[in-house]
Amino acid sequence: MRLKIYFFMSQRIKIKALLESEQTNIEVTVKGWVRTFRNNQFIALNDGSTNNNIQVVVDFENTDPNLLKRLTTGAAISVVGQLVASLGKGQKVEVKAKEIEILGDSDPEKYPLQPKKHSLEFLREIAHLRFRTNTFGAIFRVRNSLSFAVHTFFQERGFVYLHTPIITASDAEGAGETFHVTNFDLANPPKIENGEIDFKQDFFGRATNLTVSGQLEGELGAMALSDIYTFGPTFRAENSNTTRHLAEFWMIEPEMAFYDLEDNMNLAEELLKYLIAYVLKHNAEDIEFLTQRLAEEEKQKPQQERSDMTLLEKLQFCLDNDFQRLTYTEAINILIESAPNKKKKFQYPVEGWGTDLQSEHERYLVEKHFKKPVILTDYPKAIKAFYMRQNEPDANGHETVRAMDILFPGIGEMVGGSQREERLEKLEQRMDEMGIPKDELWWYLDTRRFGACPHAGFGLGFERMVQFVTGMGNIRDVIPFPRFPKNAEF
RNA sequence: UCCUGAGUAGCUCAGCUGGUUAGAGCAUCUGACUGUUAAUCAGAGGGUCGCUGGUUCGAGCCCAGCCUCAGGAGCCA
Repeated sequence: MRLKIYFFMSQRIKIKALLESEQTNIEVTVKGWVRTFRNNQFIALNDGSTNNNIQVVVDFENTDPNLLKRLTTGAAISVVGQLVASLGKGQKVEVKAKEIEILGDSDPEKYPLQPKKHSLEFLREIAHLRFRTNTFGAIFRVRNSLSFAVHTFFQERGFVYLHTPIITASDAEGAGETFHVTNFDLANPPKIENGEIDFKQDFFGRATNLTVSGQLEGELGAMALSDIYTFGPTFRAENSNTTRHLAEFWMIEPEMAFYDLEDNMNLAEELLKYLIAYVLKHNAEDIEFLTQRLAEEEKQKPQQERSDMTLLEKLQFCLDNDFQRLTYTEAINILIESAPNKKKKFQYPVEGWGTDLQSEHERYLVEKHFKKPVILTDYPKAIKAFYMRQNEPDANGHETVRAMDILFPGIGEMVGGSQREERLEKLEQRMDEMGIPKDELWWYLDTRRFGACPHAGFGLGFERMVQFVTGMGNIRDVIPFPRFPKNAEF
């Protein structure tokens, strides 16, 4: 049996497995990167399999001094030694080194990561190396778990993972500025007589761009496969400089035939809770570490700004409580009557029905009034996208659509979705009103011509979910190589 | 894009009202010590003060423009 393991797997044992080992006094091979080398004797070795290091004990009196000198922070090494119960207090087991091989040196004068605390801003500048820190190791293991959990959630429910295109020709959705995709020599693109660029000569024979959403194509899939989801990168060329926006981000967009808004909300809430529960179960150590990290960070803040729950408590709270559901109209009434509005504390006073909610209003509802995730529904028609299903006007003549936004504390809009307008006439009328070119979206309208049915879907910003679960304040720290204005390094 | 703040050693920062040779902690290096947990002790090296221009006898400090970063806003996921 041991032989089999020897042949089929690398002889090397991951540190996570080593630390969980019940056995001691066995010979093991560990490989990893040196975090610190203390007292000429103790190597803290990490291989990314866990946040915890294995301590390798070096018999420095019988080891080549030239080798000892090369045991520097960041060096890759291979160690063969005995796994033994630790003599020291900080750890249960440790490896008494018999052989140490330097696989890759790391010049300590030049290696940017030092055995000390670094600011997140600095680590962002060395994103190629920040995986080697405890914080980013934890973040990206959690991110990995979350993305796996997205698939298990939908697969368990019979959804079909649909790959919608990255390059699209439709700029019709109005989800934001797009990045152009072209093969032209930018210094000298072919032009037509009036001086405009002649995209007929471009690679696709028309103007194209990177997708801002897979929703419209997703709807096409749902109109045959019933339940589909997309999970891929999306691109927005907005000049957004915030802690919640990226130019390249990952979005999860399920689309379900025969779902109404209620079903849609139920699915979204179930998904968010599933993801949180999955990570609490599978990444307990990383969440524990990130909880402590956030607590340390909050100590730097004035008392007033500190949250009354730890990260772990916040996640558990989300699991234990139903999200608060209310309509836009109900929310406006709460805001009009709210203390900050009456005391004129809002930068944008809430005066009446019809205007979009500012983030200070959303924050008030989520963080002060309800103190839990909130699902807002039935927004004014005028401020929402053309494809959302129109409600009958209410007693006051207010026109709304079957939209829903899920708002999370500290994050804002986590999910945006709606029941879609399946009635061709209503849809076309709305497109005309909003100046959406119907001819370009002929294929989308076809689904309303042939076997249209009620359906719904939503978009979940994956990085915002990772932000919430890891407690990280800046979205640029939860994606390996963030893309944002003035930055495309790595 | 707008508002506010910041940019000084590898990192985190101090630097007064403009004035001689720009400082500290950590990191690094050298030595001592050797069961340490951000080891400890002693010493050493390390600077285009974001860039460009201006004011001044003299600028890290004042002025202008630009660049970058952070926080907030807008756009949104």
